[in-house]
Amino acid sequence: MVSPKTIPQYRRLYEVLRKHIMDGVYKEGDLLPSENELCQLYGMTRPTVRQSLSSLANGGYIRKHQGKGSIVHHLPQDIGILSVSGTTSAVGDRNLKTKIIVKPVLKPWPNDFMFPLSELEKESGCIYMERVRLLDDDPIFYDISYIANINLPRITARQFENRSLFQILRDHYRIEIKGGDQRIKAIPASQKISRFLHLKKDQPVLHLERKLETNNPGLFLYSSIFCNTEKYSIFGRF
Amino acid sequence: MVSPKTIPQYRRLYEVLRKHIMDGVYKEGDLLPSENELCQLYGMTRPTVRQSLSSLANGGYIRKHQGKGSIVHHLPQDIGILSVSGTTSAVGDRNLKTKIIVKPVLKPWPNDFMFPLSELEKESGCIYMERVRLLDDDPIFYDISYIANINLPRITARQFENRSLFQILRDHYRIEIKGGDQRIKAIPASQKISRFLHLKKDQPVLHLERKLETNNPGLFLYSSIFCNTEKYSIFGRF
DNA sequence: ATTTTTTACTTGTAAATACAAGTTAAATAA
DNA sequence: TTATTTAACTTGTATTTACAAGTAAAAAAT
Repeated sequence: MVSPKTIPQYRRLYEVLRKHIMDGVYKEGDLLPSENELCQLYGMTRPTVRQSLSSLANGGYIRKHQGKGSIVHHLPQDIGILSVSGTTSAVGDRNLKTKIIVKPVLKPWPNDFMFPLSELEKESGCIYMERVRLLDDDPIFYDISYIANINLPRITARQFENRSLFQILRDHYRIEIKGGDQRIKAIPASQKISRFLHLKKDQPVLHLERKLETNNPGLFLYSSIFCNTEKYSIFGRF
Repeated sequence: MVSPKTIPQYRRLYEVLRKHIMDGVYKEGDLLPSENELCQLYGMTRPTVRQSLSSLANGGYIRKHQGKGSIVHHLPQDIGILSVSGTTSAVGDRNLKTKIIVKPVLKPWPNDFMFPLSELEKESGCIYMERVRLLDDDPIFYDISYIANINLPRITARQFENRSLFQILRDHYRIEIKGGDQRIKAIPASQKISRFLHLKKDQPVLHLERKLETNNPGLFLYSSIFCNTEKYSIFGRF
């Protein structure tokens, strides 16, 4: 395991406030403490506090209004980095389950992979897995993940049921997701996908192809996600 | 027209660099001038320069690497519809044409509108229009726009062909898009949509419901966009 | 020649300070 | 009472300074 890096102050405050928002300490529409108050409360200077608030605003947790303050915005329900919002009911973590369809296995990369790969990635082979994610026991996502087998000892032996892949990478390998790109399409459901997502064949599904960056340069996480959007929508901010 | 507001320095540099990247002055993989060099070139201090670069990184134009520099990233060439960050849209305007299907008209809001509306919005009625947007002469988007009729004199009389609605709002009313929320679904094409997008009925289309915020608090722009993703993907960053 | 160390870059984090500009409510004047 | 002005907040922009940490290439040692 890797040596623990010191976490920057602005990151710490970001995590604290984010958790408070997610836990309902600050509710939607609430005014966050002013920047100066946060400075006092957490013993930082305004630029540092502002960096935290910028990140929060960027992630859609708050809105900033000059002269007014920072207002808590709707709560994006995270599924990894993907956000989902139901039409009416708010979704909690407890309703989200993960079922493994293909256990993590080491194999060569597919030909014509959806993203270009580096030489190192190609040589290393990829760890492959397929999962279904259920929301309130409805299968919503079919998730095919690929990650280069670089410095990930024993990963295929780990327990993935009901745990986020992100969480495992973070806890055991200190790998954090920093951001990524995605392509989005609407496609007809294949036989396989329709079966797993309880849809009729050729019914529209959302298809996301994503390349996620990690704090380990050169190490990316790829996924191809099929999404049943009949009851839920994918939610985004920009 | 409204008095010209002074544009912040960091915004100016952001626009300059963004334009250079889009115009190919800096190509994919190129290293941008270092922060200190940019300070000298544009006569600003490093925090100001860093604010510009943060915005660029956030919009997916560059990647920053500690110790190395800022590297120009893959251009969100496809359709910058998910990354409206910045004052202008991220699409190369040359290939993008707009055809009006329903000219801007003032009418009451639909019942069961896709987003909740404020009282002021409801009273004001909405300006409604339908447009098809073509990329290389292929119809890709069917765009239904709604905007509350608040302080927008003569807007229904304006020329919308081949001009962005954003551009008109910006030039004539000094309204800028600051960000927004969206919901994404995959749905079967209706008769109407399939006709306009040259698709068969019930073929999958991407459906985006968006609420865009402006610099005028209380004024939002809503749109319902149907998107043919057979040839093009929607591209996004997070 | 090869490896190691140093050096000179790069971006990242953080403080202290100042003023501009938007918002709100209290104080004041009509 | 009502309207206006003022004052006290809020966030936005910008400068200056300092050091930490990552990268890459030159310099030195083997």
